[in-house]
Amino acid sequence: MLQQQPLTGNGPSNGRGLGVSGHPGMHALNSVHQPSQHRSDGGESGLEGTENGHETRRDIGDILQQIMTITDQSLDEAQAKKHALNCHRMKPALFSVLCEIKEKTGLSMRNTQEEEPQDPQLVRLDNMLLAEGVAGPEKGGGAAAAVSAATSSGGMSPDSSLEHSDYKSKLSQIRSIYHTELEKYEQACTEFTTHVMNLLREQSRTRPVTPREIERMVAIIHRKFSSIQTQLKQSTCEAVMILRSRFLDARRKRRNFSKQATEVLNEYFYSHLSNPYPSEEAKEELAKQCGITVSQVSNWFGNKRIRYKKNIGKFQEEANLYAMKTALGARQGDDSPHTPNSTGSGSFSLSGSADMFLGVPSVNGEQSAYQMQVLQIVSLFRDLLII
DNA sequence: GACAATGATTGACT
DNA sequence: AGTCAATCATTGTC
Repeated sequence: MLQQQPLTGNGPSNGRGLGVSGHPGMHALNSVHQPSQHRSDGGESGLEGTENGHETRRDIGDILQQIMTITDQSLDEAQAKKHALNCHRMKPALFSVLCEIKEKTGLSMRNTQEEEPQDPQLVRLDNMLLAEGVAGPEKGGGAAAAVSAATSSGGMSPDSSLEHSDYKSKLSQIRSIYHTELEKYEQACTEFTTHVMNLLREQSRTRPVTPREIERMVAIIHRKFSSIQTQLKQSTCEAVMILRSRFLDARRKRRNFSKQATEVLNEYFYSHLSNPYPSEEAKEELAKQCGITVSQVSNWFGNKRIRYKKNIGKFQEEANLYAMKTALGARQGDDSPHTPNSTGSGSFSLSGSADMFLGVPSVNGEQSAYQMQVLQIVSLFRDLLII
């Protein structure tokens, strides 16, 4: 990509032409001084030689002065001066010397050029963007992962697909913005690099610019743009995280169970009123029937037990309804409301936790206590019939 | 908006 | 680990 010599234009090659071999700059400098030495040895004129030497130094001083002041001048003046300097007879020699000095100082810089290890933070950001489906091929793997993570903890609500599409569309927006910006940055980086390289090529005609220096400059530019890209990646990651947390929060919101699900749970509860503690298997079956998770079933039974116990009177009507329903269903050979907890129902006892329910003081007086007893008997009958 | 209903969470207990 | 009890936060109804 970067060529070794042509970048310096006619400088070093011409300079080398003045010397003998090897170190172009020093030989060029020697060649500048040589005439005075040779001539003082009894050439055409010793005085003339000395004058030549002085004249040469004046030339160099003049050139250096012009270079030093070139930035203070207007663009047109500088352009004209640049041209004049390029054509100056001493230019190749001076150019070579500067090249050599630069080469020497460049050695120390070369050593300081470290091999940049890949930034671990950048790696993390890249990995995350890839996992979230923002970077890499468009497939929405991350979205699917987020969706599955969310649904595994909550249970699928009827409008979950709606939220999925909402999440996906938001993620796709982020993805689109990310790629647009990334492309913009890359384009800007390329343009800026080209611009700087052209500038350096141009400058290399009047000052020594080594290919290595250009390489370094390009590397610096790339580093700068890379840090901008890192910022972009960081912002994108933050946006994804916010979106994701919002999505998860939204799913964590309480949703009332469907009427059908509540019906199934209530049927189990009132038909097992003597021992409303479904086994793990029963919970799983109920969860399956209701389209909720096992922990949601546990929550529901926990709440139901406590609320029922707290206010039996309030639940009386409901209890009667379900007791009648299940009893009727069992008599007709209808097995719809029963769950596979036959082991539990078969061994119901009136002691232990069940006593808690039977022994609860009635808020509605004796009538409620009597009804409770009836319900218990109905429930037991129902279970026996099912078995 | 007030209120009841209800699903979820939390800490203590067994 | 499962349950109870209190509580929170949201939803549904009026």
